[in-house]
Amino acid sequence: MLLSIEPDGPVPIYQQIRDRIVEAIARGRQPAGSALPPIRQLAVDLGVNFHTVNKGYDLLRQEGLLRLGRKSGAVVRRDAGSGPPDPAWAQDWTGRLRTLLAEAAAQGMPATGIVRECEAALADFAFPAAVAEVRNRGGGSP
Amino acid sequence: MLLSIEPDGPVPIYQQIRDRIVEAIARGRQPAGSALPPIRQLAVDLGVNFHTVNKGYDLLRQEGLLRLGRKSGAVVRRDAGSGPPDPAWAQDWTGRLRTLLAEAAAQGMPATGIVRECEAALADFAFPAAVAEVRNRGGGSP
DNA sequence: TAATTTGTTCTATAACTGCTGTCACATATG
DNA sequence: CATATGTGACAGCAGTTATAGAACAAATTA
Repeated sequence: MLLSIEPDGPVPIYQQIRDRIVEAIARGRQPAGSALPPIRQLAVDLGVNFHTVNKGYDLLRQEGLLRLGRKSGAVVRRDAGSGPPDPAWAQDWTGRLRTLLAEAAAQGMPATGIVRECEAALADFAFPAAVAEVRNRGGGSP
Repeated sequence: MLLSIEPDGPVPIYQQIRDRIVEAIARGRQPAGSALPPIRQLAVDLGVNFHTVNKGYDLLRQEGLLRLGRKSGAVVRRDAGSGPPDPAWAQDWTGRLRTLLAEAAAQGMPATGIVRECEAALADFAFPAAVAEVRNRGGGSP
């Protein structure tokens, strides 16, 4: 199964679809150029209306992560190796990050624990620098 | 002014109130035991209905960050020095953190940039370890 | 005790969101 | 042409957001 969602959770289904795909892209399981299931098919797999899937895909298209075509379906447009993000987006993201980290600090999580969680999350992602590092270990060109 | 909000933004007003207070707690500007403005007064200051403020306060109460009393008003219940967070809460928070970091990775932000943003945010918070470090520099008892 | 302040609860309304459903249309592929 | 796919319009139903008014409960203070 490509995607699993919680239909009765507090977070909207289309948002869950969007989040799971974002995570798949970050982890390298859906690199730029790879195809996603068609809207109607994914809707059947998840047991939801195809408009709900369409809304999640459309979100990703607005964020520049997906390219949607009539017959070509949904294709990943960007990933960790596609250049720096948009400055306006980065500013918005920083604000959300600060709120999230503030929540952890206010709840008593120590700074070391917060940093540890961040590094644990980053370890699951496929950054081009990490790929290059692996190449350097194996090949050995400066 | 204690709080500033964006009435016409995409994020609900009660959520903004909750977020700003969480950040104030994390930064040490509202330590445990400090009082927040009464619901009605803050509502007048912000130009919103007092039910909206009440909803934001109630959210914080459910999260264990606020204690609400009849005449005592709203008092901060926890801060960065009030012990470790609830395990169930920590698990939920980790999930949200991973989604947020995945978004940055998928948008092309390098791992170094993500770590830098995290550390910049943490630098604004008042962790008890940082306070202890300052005490050690000045006092010097082991 | 009496008055005041403050949070709490109830009802109600209008606008918007989330999700579903149906139908039709547009376009790229074979 | 036939098919698969994304796009759009419209409707309906449930829930959320925000406003508003009224009353109640408890803790402090005069």
